[in-house]
Amino acid sequence: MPSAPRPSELRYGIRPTMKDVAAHAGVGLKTVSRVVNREPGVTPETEHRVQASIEALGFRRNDSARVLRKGRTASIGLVLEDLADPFYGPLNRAVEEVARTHGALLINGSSAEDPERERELALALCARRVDGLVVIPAGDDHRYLEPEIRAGMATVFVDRPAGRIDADVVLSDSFGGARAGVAHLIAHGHRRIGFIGDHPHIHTAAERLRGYRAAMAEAALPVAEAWTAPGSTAPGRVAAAAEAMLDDAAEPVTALFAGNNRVTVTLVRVLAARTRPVALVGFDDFELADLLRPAVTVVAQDAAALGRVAAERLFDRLAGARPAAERIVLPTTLVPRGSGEIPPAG
Amino acid sequence: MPSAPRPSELRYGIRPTMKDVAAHAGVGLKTVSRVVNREPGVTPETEHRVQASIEALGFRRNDSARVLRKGRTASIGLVLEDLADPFYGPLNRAVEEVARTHGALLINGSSAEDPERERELALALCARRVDGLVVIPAGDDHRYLEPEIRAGMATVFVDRPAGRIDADVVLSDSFGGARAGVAHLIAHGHRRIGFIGDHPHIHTAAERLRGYRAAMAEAALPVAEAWTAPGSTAPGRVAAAAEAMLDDAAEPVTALFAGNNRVTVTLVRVLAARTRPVALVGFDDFELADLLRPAVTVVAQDAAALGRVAAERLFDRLAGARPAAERIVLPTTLVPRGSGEIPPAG
DNA sequence: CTGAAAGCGCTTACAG
DNA sequence: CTGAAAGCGCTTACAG
Repeated sequence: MPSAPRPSELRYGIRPTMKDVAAHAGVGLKTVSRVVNREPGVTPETEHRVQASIEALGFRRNDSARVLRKGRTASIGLVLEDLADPFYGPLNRAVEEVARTHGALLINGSSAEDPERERELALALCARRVDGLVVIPAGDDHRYLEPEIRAGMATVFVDRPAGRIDADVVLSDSFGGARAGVAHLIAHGHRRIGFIGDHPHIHTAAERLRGYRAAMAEAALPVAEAWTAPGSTAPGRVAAAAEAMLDDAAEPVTALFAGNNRVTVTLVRVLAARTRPVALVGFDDFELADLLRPAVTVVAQDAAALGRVAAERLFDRLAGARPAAERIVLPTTLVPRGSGEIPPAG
Repeated sequence: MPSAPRPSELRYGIRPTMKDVAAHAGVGLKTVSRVVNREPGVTPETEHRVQASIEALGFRRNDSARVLRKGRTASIGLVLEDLADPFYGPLNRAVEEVARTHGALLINGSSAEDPERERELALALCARRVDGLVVIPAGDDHRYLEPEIRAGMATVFVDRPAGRIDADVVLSDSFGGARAGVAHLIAHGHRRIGFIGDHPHIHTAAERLRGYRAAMAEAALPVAEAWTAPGSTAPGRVAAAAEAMLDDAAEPVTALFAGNNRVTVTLVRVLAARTRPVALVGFDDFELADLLRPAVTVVAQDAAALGRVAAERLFDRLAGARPAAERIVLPTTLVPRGSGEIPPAG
């Protein structure tokens, strides 16, 4: 720990610069720069003198200026949907860790699912000249980023594909995961299975619905119109959809597949209030799923891997790699815990 | 949406500058600056010509350079313990929202509970010249920030107090919350209550233990040595401590108070494996606490308010306010859900 | 209404 | 081994 600077030399609210240090030490600006950056070619004596001045004045290099000259900001931007959403926590952290190993800081922000806000944020990050951008898309038209990408902004999309532009994207296997989850229910004897998911204009939601249909088709099971309910994940909408499927007089479903974790949680609440047991498999894992009764069977995605792979791809590009834009799909894992193994009632 | 720039004028990987725009439009640099910043004193005709050049070249102002000249970076730093911890999600988001209303970006990172890493991150943010710093402390000695604060870096600590320096801090009422939670158990007839919390060198953990002792003392209840188990929150340690208290031959506890949400979750698992019902109150709310059986009674903190108040304090200082460093304590809320209202067995 | 010059705090490219 | 000059891309302060 350096000795505390003599108060007489410190001025409140004023930052000493390299120029100040140079004057204080009686050396040239460049010599201070050499010492600060541990460049060779400074006698130990000079170095010591400069170091003393640095401490006396409380100097800390202004990386913001450094970065302007160097051309790289050693920071990357991450646009996510909601900083407070537990699903994105591990993804966020994984991106941060990769950035850290590359000496870069992370600037991030929430789009709040608003395409316009996503655009503003992403462009603000471009204006700051972050070295690269990781985007979890809220909108479905990313042509606004084309000039930036052409100007050299490395960009990788995660969780959902980019819209109307050609760019790297890292996704979970929504189709395969949903298909496996629904096949699991079929394997446990269900023939009437309901699907409740997010708005179908969201890519992942559409893929999961497609996975549901594929599993049903592969088992030669018909799908009644009333069994699929894509739409808002608002609890009221989800609960009403579930009740309708479960209480249908002619063809009540005996099992439900939830398109994401918010839907799953709502369905757990709905089912807890009912007497007849209903099987449930949800897309996305969530904390404490194993502590519920029954414990909830899920199709788990690896959110941390999503972030890690995306960030690594970004830094590969920053290091000069110029592969064609690619779609990287990560596998999901079915985690049987109880709710998905309940046999059909009756 | 602006028309796409003519490809011939765009150069891959090269950013046009104001100088380029000025040359293209046949005007001076300052005129471009005026148009970009919407400053008055430009004829509509000139403005139009400049705007056309901006679009033709795909110019976007380099805010990184702007910021160097302006002196403020319009960004704030947030050092938290773990970007992936659900508890910090709402805090993170709240800080972001406040920053957003002030036109600032958020740079954040995890200390991973490592004081050295906290220090590196905080100082890296200072070197970037963020306008201010919000820190969730990992260490207990923050004197390393003294020169920065003296140089004008606005700094606010959250969730835990700063160590050995005088600075603003925003805290939840750990003492009062724990006292209320334990008093709640006492009110439901318990006389032998166990406390399992985090390491006592963590300020919040110590305060919660103090709250436990205060509630017991106020009810004139003795506290056996074996009933308090501060230490690691590792599930093994916590489970062992709980088993020991519950199985004590002479004075088994009939209720447990958990010092934070990680402890609570472990205790839920321990209690689920037992037959005799045991009352439980946990510090910190967590998702799905109401869906467990019994639903878990908690002392809830308002993590979003913690972040909001801290960030607002920071921006007040950035706006010129110079109040003395203050400790702001936010109230907690007891949320009875079932587990805390179980009467003593026998 | 418009623009040339200086400067923000560094690094780069050179010269001694 | 050391340092003066130019420049990164803007804004500020000023002059016309």
